[in-house]
Amino acid sequence: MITSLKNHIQRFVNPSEKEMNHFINMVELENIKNKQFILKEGHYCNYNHFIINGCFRSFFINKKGVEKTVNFGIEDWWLTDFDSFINKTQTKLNIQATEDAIILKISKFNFDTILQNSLEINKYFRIILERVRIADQRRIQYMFNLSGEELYTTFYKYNPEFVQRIPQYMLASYLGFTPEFLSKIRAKKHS
Amino acid sequence: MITSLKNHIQRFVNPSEKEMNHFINMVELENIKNKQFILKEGHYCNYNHFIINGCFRSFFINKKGVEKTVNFGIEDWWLTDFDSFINKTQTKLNIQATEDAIILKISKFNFDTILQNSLEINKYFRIILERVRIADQRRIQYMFNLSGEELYTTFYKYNPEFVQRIPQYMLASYLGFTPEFLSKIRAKKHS
DNA sequence: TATATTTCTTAATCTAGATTAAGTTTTTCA
DNA sequence: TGAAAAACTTAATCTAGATTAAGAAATATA
Repeated sequence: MITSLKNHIQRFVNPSEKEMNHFINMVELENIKNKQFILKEGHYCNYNHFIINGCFRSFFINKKGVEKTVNFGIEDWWLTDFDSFINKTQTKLNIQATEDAIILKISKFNFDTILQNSLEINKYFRIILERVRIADQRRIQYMFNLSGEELYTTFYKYNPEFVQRIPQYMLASYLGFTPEFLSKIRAKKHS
Repeated sequence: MITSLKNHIQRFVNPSEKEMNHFINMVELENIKNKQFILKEGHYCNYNHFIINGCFRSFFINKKGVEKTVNFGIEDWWLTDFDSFINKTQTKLNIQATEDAIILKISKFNFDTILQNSLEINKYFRIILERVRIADQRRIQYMFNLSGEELYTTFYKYNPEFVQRIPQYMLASYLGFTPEFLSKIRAKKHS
């Protein structure tokens, strides 16, 4: 269970056994049911979550009352609302399982504690954040540059298995358009 | 000159004098003229740049040949193309000064070297990346949720002085619409 | 200080994608 | 296993913002 986190860490950095165990002892295992929330709008995000198994989406509700999917998270991803987690502000986001899931979570207190002194764990999170930055920048560039249809086909090309894993309306929301428009795109493709 | 970087570091972390000097000795000062490029499409991004003074924009050229502004950077910001810098790939971005500027730059080699062993510098970049992540997420949420007019008024509200500092067409591009449309918004406001 | 270049504006026309609404298919779970 | 809920489709109409084009202001530079 915990080995999937250990493996993930060792893919990027080389902590001593002591450092690794120190970190590992700080995380809590949790089983999450499909549709269960691990963060709700208005609350404080006190945890960073590592997904061992399953899938989550984070979304907010816009002025018109429509759910907007901001991110997905699957196996081997860290998921939190950094704005709330770091700045201790009320979150505007909801994070909800889209499948039964198993996660490890670390509290803000433990997160701060380990990062106070551990070189390798600092490296680990820095490296992850560099990769997240690359992904965010790429996404912003796609959003600017591609039509709805191109966004869908590009996403499909790079994540074919994932498209099967979530309802279409969530994907539409993530890509920034309506489910009706996604239907239209797909109808065009298959004809 | 270099003290603005020292101050920035000390705002977030507390390196020993030795650690600080080690890092400081790795950066190079450079004067940049308005419109000068510090990164050009097709090249490898070998540096991370800290802006002491001045303003930069990063942009790419889309399929239609239109410049799309991805980011701005001003005083006390680190600016690079992480995708190219980390993964050693050819960049698709251009980074260009929009004013005469003074920067400090650190090579990928030196960046890797200092981060190999320095706890505090790892913390520093991790913390910066957490903040960048927060900004990126906020931007993505704005792009999803706000109309063109709202994007402009929101940007103006939080960055009134900055709006004066750059040509309107760059801001329009950054916000994801055409300069003509920005003109229209402004005409509406002032009437 | 005149001319070239860059930036900004206005207005007419066009289009990708939203909205609305109704029906269909699939999944869930009692 | 059958009813209710969730997810998806289709089609008509509408709109925010793009495109095109031309002129006006502002800024840079010789």
